[in-house]
Amino acid sequence: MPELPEVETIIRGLRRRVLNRRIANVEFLLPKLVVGNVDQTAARLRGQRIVGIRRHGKYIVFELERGRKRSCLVVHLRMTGNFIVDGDAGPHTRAIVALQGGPTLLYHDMRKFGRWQWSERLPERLRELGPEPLEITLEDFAKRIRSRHAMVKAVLLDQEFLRGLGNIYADEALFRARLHPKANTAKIGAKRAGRLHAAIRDVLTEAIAQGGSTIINYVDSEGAQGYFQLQTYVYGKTGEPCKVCRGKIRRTLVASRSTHYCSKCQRR
DNA sequence: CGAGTCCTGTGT
DNA sequence: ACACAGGACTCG
Repeated sequence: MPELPEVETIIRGLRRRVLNRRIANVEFLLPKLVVGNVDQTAARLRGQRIVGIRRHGKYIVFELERGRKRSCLVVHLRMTGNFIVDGDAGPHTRAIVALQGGPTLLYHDMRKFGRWQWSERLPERLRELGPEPLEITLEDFAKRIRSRHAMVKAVLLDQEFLRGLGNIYADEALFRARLHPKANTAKIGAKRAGRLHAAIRDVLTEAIAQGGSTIINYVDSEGAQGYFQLQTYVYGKTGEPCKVCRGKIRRTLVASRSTHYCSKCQRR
């Protein structure tokens, strides 16, 4: 269930372990993992050197090179995807990547929602996504948010608005900004936009820092245990007292996603 | 917009 | 038995 900070932590681990390695062989244990033809994808990947590993929102982009030819492998972990270096294959192992002279990279995915796509250039779908939440300027953010007419929580989850925010960090950012999740984005002025922009940056930065310092290393065998999670103020705290005002944390639905907020701190 | 879909596991 | 899960796509 990785969002931006978890994916960032994963790619940093992958860089340490598999960057500059050559793919000796790829075995797909779940054909539907692959977008497009499985055998062709496996053939395309064979012999590629991994020359870069980047994050694009919640997507992992492996930059590949074989001879002069560049291409990429785009992986989305969705809910339960995970990489494990030198771990043991199990019932949830969906792909096995053998690296020349290096470790074996396993891909686990209990719910089978993850997707792998090989292509020569960055897929169109990825280029349609919004800016990185940690790169967007306040000015641009304020302008973009006011151009939308929807509940702010729904907008934060929209990857074409910003790429990488998910349900947890959207809720946590709104809490920190003291914005009600159902507030209308069209009515968000400079002051509230400033608070939200800062809150998003802060919560993601803290989570990435925590991911980097956490004992769990996703990319090693213990990674299968699960993802780290930043200490939350509202997410999953339904019925508990708010840590700031002691008010009750409520749960509601926005865009058919479970949404948590403090009714006292977060005014409409 | 919302609802349904893809999947399996966990918690009540 | 049933609701719910941190994601995203498709359809009406």
